[in-house]
Amino acid sequence: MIGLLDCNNFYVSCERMFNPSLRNKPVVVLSNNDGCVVARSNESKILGIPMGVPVFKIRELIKRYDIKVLSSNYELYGDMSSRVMTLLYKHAPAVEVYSIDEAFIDLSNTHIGAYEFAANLKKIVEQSVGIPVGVGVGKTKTLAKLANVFAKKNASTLGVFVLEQDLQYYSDVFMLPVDEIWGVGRRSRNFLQNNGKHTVADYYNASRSWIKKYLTVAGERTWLELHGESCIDIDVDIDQRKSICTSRSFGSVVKLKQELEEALAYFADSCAMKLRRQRQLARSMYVFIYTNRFVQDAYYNGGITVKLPVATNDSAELIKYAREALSRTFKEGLGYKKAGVIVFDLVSDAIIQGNLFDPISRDKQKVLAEVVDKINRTQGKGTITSALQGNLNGWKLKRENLTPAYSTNIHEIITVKTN
DNA sequence: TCTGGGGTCCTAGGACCC
DNA sequence: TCTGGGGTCCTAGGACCC
Repeated sequence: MIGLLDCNNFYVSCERMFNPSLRNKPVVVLSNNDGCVVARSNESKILGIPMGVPVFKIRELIKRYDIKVLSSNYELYGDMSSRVMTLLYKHAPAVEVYSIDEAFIDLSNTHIGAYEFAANLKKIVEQSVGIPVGVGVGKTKTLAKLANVFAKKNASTLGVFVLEQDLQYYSDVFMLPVDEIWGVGRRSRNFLQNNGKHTVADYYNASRSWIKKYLTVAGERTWLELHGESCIDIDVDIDQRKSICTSRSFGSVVKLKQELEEALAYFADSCAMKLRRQRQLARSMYVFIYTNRFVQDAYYNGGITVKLPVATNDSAELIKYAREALSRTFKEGLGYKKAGVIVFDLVSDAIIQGNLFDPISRDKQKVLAEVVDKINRTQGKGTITSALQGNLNGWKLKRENLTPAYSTNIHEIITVKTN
């Protein structure tokens, strides 16, 4: 059996831990630049606020119901996440961290029953970290996800639900909307609904060949998983990413090439640091700059792929290639709204495939990077950066309602007043 | 006026090979 | 004028996930 544990309304729950006045009130957390709603408390969900809605579209609701609006505080959420995951690693046999707020757990080697194990895990996390969680269990990942959805929607489950038998024996789960199935997104949902298939039961009861014909192999895998045949393995080795991306939308439009250069230097440096942390090297890089995609007629989306002559995770080197790529894709006179750097074709840093004409002293480069990383780790992020990153003022993020880094910065630790 | 960021996997089509 | 069959590899773009 496989379990899926996820944190309820994760970002909101993190904020509530350190600010109890947010409890029992409608709360939303916004994306970078305070753009869209990315997390909602149950009270906000009941008010009908959809996931992902731009905040300017719900100004009225916010005012009318006094909804608390917060900027996202990834330092806090990241720390809370690692506390939850650390507990899972300690108490569960095999864990795949699937996202910041959820993890799959392999329950095949536990000596107690699946329900008991799941309920116990939930209790441990809630008592030790304080974030409310739910657990779904099934024979496959897709069934575990579905069990989790059901647990969340039905208070009588108390947040834990196990799909022990074949799916068809659970009439309530069978009646869930088809897009609650993991892997059925907007497009598949529309297609299925247009063909009269609205529920989990309809997907389950469709023929395998029909699903494969119209929803291809991915849809077929989902079908098999719903029927209890596992097709998607637990992957405990998530540190081996296949690509790394750093990108941002800009708080305001950027026109100057130099400002883009500074931003891209920051993104490239950030990718390099992430690579070093994972002990990987990149062999390719993609640099992109976009104008505002909501302005349909003049939308420019420029991107350049660069093959790196030698696999690297060096900041200066990646910055250099990012600048060169920018020169090739930059168009004068446009207002840019977003840019980013993606590194891919990643390999372990244990082996470097050398290049006969490589002019760089890789050993010295590595020592320098280690020192810089150490200083930034101990003295704070951004203590040492490349001068090419400039002062980072032109494209700064908008974060007007940011809460403190309660749990990771000693200067922002919570204060308690007593009388 | 204001619209996130970071991932994975699959497919179609083109270039190229024999 | 007529113009095969089978394969690999790469890339761009789409769908999906949280």
